[in-house]
Amino acid sequence: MKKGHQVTMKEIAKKLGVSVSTISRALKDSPELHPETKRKIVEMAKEMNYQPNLLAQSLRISRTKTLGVIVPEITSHFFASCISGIQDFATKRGYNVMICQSNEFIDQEIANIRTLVASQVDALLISLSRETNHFEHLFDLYNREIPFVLFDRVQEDIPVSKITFNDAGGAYQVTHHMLEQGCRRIAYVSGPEDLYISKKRKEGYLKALDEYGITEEESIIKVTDLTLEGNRKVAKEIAEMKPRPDGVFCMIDPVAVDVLTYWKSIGVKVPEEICLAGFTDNPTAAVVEPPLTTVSQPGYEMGRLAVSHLLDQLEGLASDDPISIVLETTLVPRKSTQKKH
Amino acid sequence: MKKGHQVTMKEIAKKLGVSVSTISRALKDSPELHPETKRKIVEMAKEMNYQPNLLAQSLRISRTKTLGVIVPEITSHFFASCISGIQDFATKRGYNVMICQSNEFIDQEIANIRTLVASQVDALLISLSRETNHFEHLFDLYNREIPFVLFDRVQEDIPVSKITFNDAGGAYQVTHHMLEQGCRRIAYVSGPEDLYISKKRKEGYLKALDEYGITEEESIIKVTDLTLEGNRKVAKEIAEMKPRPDGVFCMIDPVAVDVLTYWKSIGVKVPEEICLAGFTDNPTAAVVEPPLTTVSQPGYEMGRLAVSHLLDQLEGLASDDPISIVLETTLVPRKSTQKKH
DNA sequence: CTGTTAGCGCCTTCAT
DNA sequence: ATGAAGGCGCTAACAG
Repeated sequence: MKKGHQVTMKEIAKKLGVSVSTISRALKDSPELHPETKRKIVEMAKEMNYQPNLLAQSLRISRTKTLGVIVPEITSHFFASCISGIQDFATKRGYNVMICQSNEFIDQEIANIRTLVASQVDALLISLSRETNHFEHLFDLYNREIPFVLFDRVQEDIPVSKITFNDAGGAYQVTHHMLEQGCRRIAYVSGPEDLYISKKRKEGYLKALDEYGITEEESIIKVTDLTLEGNRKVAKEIAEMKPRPDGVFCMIDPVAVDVLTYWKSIGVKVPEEICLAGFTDNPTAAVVEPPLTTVSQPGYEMGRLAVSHLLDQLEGLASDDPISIVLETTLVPRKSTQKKH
Repeated sequence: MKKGHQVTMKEIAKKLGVSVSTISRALKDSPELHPETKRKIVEMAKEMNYQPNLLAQSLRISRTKTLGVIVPEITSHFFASCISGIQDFATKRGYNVMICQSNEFIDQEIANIRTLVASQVDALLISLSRETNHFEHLFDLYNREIPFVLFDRVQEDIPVSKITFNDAGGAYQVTHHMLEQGCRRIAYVSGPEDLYISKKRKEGYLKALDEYGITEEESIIKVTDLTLEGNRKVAKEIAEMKPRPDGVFCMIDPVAVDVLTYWKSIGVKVPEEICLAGFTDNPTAAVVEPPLTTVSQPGYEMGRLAVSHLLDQLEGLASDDPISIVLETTLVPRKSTQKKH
């Protein structure tokens, strides 16, 4: 299939017997043009259905007004929300967006960066893959002075702006809430331990315990690989503990949902026998039975802030010095932690 | 913030004291080059971290190897899956993807098309907004010979390839299943009536009823505007009917979930008092209590097929004649329709 | 007020 | 085996 021909300025120029620059000027509404000529040109352009070729423009001015976005997974509701926020606000400021997913692989992340850079995006917004444990590709971007920001899944040592949630704070909120509900022995189900969020959420969890004079108990801090099997395995281990913890805080909602489902299948009652909480406030959290207590993270807002700050820097409205924006989370208490009535 | 300078062929040429054309040839591994020169150039390019400027290339060959995608909502799990499929397979064939969302507004859909076309995408994949009730913008694309396909939310009169699900078939499957479970008076909750899927799913619903010798009963075919309030209103109406239907088939899962939640709040028991089914197999459908019978639509697969066919046409591997690909859906029976044991 | 020229980065004749 | 020239579509500096 051949793509149909697009009308160019040259063609309008020929048809009207004027030079290409005149066309260019008319279409930019330059003041130094004879009004009549301008009128004719604009009219003809419309009639011929002229559309400027952004490619050519971009090549000339060495700016594409396009941003690259890399997320681990588009199908995650949270990242989809971020993208939505980025998209909406980029559009508002006249920027396009190219979106890539790393599928949680560092190799794809690197490949994505290559393509986006080759496509001459003006800047990047990146959320790191789960696998990303070395950062040459990011330092490389930095050294080549390609502006970028990190959001949600960040790496602290890279000197660029970062937009994150107060993960420790959120974990503190939810743990504190469970303690208030009467829990006294709360397990923590962590994701892979080198993940930023695993660490941060553990921090908040421990802080809340500490405030209640409860010391860390290593045997009830579990690690899952985030697969269904891994999550069920942890659920089983906790269910079989004697004595059993009276509450469980899972690092992310999907883990909590898997745990809940498994417990239901073996007859462990939530919240009567054990409280359960997650993190992120996925759509599923609200509809499981019992509804899951969790911590909401406004993804759309994160996207909005990330892109707004990036564009401010790009357009000189904000200083180039990297800043760190920390968004607060909100506790969403639901039935799964409701011990009192 | 200023973007760092990108190395160009010109610079390599200067450094090595050869012409730009030689660089170009070396980098394309042209055979008519002195091996030693070639080696030197490739080495230097690597050392200088040269990256070809896709923009310039595209301008030259009038092809960007970029596809535009327009979906109603990125945050919908189904569309996110489609995007994921499109993305993965476009990448495999060396194409980039620019994604836009219409947010279900026709104006944004039109604006998205404009931007993508201006950005010189080679082709488009479009899923129409809910609002889209006139189609000049699509006929315009067609007339300008810009290749595109429609997927999921399509318009039948436009002579381009379309990828859809067998919506009528899926609705038939689920209605038939409810009949087999013993339901004899099944209500249908439709979305806005001019939506393609509203119509198609009603078709399948009626066909299944017909096969059981049950005639259409207008009073139990309800229409919702798909908002929470609308869905609850319908749920209330059905709950208050005397006699009450013994089954309800909702056009999409979110409606069914809202209905279920409302019924729970007023003590209507599913499936004991009334069966309930949805359509799409959203993640939420599996985790509500009781788990929701639904029809699964493989979004990733739809994306894969859509982009593969489009690229086949684009690259002359498939005929330009529009075709219609219809994907079959799969019934996912769950507890919400389980009358027998 | 308008045309000519040059150049963004790349590639492809054509000439040597 | 290599260089020079021209052009993709557009804009901006310069020259009338």
